[in-house]
Amino acid sequence: MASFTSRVLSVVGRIPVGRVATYGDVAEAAGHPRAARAVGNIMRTSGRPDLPCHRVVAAAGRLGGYGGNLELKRALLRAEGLHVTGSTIRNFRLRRWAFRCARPSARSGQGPGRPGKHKGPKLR
DNA sequence: GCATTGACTAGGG
DNA sequence: GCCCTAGCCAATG
Repeated sequence: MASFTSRVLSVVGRIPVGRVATYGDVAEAAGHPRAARAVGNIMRTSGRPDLPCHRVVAAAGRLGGYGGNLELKRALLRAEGLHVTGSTIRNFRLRRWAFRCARPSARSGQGPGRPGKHKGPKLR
């Protein structure tokens, strides 16, 4: 069983080109839907340029952060075909990628155009 | 092992 | 629609 860190890095590395995932989604895929914050820490500490960490964005389609090269992240997202205005992704809803849908065991239903389903009740 | 940090999230104003 | 506050989690010092 890989550690939480290894899982997070693995999930991020599986994000296809032209798709983006939220920290919460990655955290959930790693087994801790509430560890979105920890995910960000792992990315920062790991600092893996080989991973598409720029495809990991905050909730509501916000860019979140990217070390000190936030503009670089924005440029990369734009190059992927995303419409980024300021610090918000316009077509984020259409480009959001669901890790669970990428699993071979997971059945279809991955509508990249309708993430209306809330998978995390996120009780506070 | 404890305290702090940080690329977060949801809710309210 | 954006900004601020409170809360949660794992990693790091």
